[in-house]
Amino acid sequence: MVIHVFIFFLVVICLKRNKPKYMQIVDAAVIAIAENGYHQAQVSKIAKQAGVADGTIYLYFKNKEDILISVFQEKMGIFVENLQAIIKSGETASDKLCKMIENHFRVLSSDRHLATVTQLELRQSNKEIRLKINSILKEYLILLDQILIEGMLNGEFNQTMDVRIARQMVFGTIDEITTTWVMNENRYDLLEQAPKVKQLLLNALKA
Amino acid sequence: MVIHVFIFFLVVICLKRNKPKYMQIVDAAVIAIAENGYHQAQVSKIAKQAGVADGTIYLYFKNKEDILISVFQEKMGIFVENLQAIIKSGETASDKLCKMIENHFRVLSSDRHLATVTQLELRQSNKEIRLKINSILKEYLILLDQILIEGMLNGEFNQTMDVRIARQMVFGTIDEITTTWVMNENRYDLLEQAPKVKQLLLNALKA
Amino acid sequence: MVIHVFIFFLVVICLKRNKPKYMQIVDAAVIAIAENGYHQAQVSKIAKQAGVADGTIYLYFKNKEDILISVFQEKMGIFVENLQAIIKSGETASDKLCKMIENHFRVLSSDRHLATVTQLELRQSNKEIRLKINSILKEYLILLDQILIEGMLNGEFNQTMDVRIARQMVFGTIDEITTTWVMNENRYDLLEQAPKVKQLLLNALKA
Amino acid sequence: MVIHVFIFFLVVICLKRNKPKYMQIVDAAVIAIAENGYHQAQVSKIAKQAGVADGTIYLYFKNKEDILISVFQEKMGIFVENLQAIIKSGETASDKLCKMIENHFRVLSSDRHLATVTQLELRQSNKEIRLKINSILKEYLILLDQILIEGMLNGEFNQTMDVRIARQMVFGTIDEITTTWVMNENRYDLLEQAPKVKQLLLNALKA
DNA sequence: CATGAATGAGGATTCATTCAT
DNA sequence: CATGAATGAATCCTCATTCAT
Repeated sequence: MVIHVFIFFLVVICLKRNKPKYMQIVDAAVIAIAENGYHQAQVSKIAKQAGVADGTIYLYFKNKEDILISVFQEKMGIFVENLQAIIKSGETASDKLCKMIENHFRVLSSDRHLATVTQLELRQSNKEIRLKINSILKEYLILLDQILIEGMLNGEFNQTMDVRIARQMVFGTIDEITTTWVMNENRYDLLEQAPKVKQLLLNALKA
Repeated sequence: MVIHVFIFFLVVICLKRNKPKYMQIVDAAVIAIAENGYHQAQVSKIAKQAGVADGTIYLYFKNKEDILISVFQEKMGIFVENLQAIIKSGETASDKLCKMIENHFRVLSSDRHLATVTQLELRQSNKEIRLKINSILKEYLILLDQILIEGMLNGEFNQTMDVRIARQMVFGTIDEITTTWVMNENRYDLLEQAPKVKQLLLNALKA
Repeated sequence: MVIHVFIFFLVVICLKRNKPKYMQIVDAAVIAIAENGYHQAQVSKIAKQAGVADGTIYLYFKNKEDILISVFQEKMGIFVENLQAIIKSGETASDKLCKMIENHFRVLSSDRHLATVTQLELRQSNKEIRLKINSILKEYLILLDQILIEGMLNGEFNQTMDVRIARQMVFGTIDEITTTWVMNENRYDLLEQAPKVKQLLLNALKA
Repeated sequence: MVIHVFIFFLVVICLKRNKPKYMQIVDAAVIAIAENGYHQAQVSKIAKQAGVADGTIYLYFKNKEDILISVFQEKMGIFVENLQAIIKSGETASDKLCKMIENHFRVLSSDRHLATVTQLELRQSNKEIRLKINSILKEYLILLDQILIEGMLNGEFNQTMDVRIARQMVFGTIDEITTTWVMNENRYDLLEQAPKVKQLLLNALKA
């Protein structure tokens, strides 16, 4: 049953992604939100940015909320896919964690619009949307848990630590650093922070 | 000159705090926002909760935005004052950090309305308000920096670490843990998490 | 250049006039203001009178002020167009002046709503709107000046008189008579006053 | 009966005028309205300008409308008293008319605040107030009628003219010239316009 | 007489969504 | 599929007036 629902969603997303206007609108939303701010990114602005009529939006999305969730879903996919590749690459848990941090910083460094949207603008959405965003984020956090557990099992990380707390520390740290960087309007290089972050976090986790 | 300005502000805040209706409205705002959500906490709801007329709000606050900033300012004051007392108490930097974490968790544990407002609702405000909130938060972060620097100077903490990154790790971790706790609707005890958090963070920072 | 700007405005106005809802709302505004008074003619009342939704108003007008200015602009156009036809009709300046007075009284006599709005209600608007209204009125006053100057040049009118003062006398007289008529709730026939007014004014101006 | 009512009002006004705060508030209202505009001259601003508390206003005036009407009443008194003196001075009707025009221009020239208030700001009041103002103005217009009738009876003025129309011409002309002068921010001397105005109006009226 | 803190009614405007074409 | 004109609900703030002191 659960599997059927999962496959159903996969099919839905694939169908959507194949329709050119779907991604066109998602990308337009990222730009419109980044340039105008969350509350000033009206549906009409997103439509204009996407080069379609206002009404067309509603052929691809249930409502405005659905656009925002789709933005997060589609863009989060990049993180998750990269992270899955990292996990499969068969190195140590420490290496995987380091690569994850680098990946996180690299993806957001390379797309300032996306960074502004995920770190600042999308957080202005109401509680309901944020709960849905969090459930999308969960996929990413589960992969992070896998790395942590792997490290604990093979003795790289402290075997007595609480995985949930550790995960919240790693994600909270990465997120806070990224948000501060966006708020400071990218005045310094985010990727250069990675070594210092790795050192601190590995220190915290190490056996 | 700087001192005069400082005293001026102290006087302003004291004058405000002494007017009973000022704090009455601030407290009502916390409850109204926590119960209705940021965007559904209309001025009239706050007024009704405070037991005053709508117009009375505007005798004490410039506009709705000013209420929100005052909420953060007044409530953040509790954290800052506690933290200042902790710093003066003359223990080790590690102890101070531990007490800071406990204080943070304790204050938010004891006022679930406040926790909901600071962790979820107030973040929905627009960029302008968030910038003002951040400048209030800075006071708190400066005190955290003091603890970290003290620990580095007396050899408790790693003397080669980047203070800004370390501060972002500590605050990001505490904030993420608190936010998750609020999102999970306080289903577990936040204060019980403190020992595990301390251990991880001290591990990360230690010399 | 000037001509291009002029044509541009003509095109803008023609485009507007051709949209049926534009004039529908302008006409509704005249009725709503005449019946409810300036300050009681809420946008929602104008919309209801026009048979459109409140929001529709804002597809055709920038704001409420813009409705009021457009009312004056569109209705003043009738005076100006008639007056231009009168001037072209090639009679003596005295005749033209007489016809202008008749035209002024006739137009306002035939539309009591409009008379109330221009003579009483629109004057309650703030200084900013009144300045814009005055600049629209200027067009009318320039045509009046043309008549006066023509009469002075061809010896019909006193060649030593001050044109500005003469124009203010003519317009002030017409305006005062019309306003008094409106304030007396049209209890007598405005057009019947024309011969007496002509006689007095021509007497004042004659060589 | 009518006389009793009249005496009653005289007594009321005399009582009021003797109370120092009454005129203090009236004068403050003129300044507050001239400096802030009609709609921005809140009761609290008038009170502050008069150096009294908001509530004190209501010990001397029924409501805000009453202040405005009193302003007009008290200030109009200057015109009427001057005009009564002119009429008694026993010269020809033409002379009286000339002196009236000069008086009108002189009083408003010498008090720019008052000129702004009577010519621009007070006209923004609602229809109801304007009707009351007009009934106060009537006293002034009756005196003007007396001059015109005197001139018609003694052969100075055209004996076939309509007194009401003639009065509206004289007042409309004076009023329009004064209003234009105020709108042009007193950039020229109002009193210098008097000779040209007299000439035109006497020409219009002459037998 | 005088004060001034408190009251609370009232309205322009925005923008997500629909539906006839 | 695509359009875009039309909809209408929903809210912050001002300010004349009151009344307890």
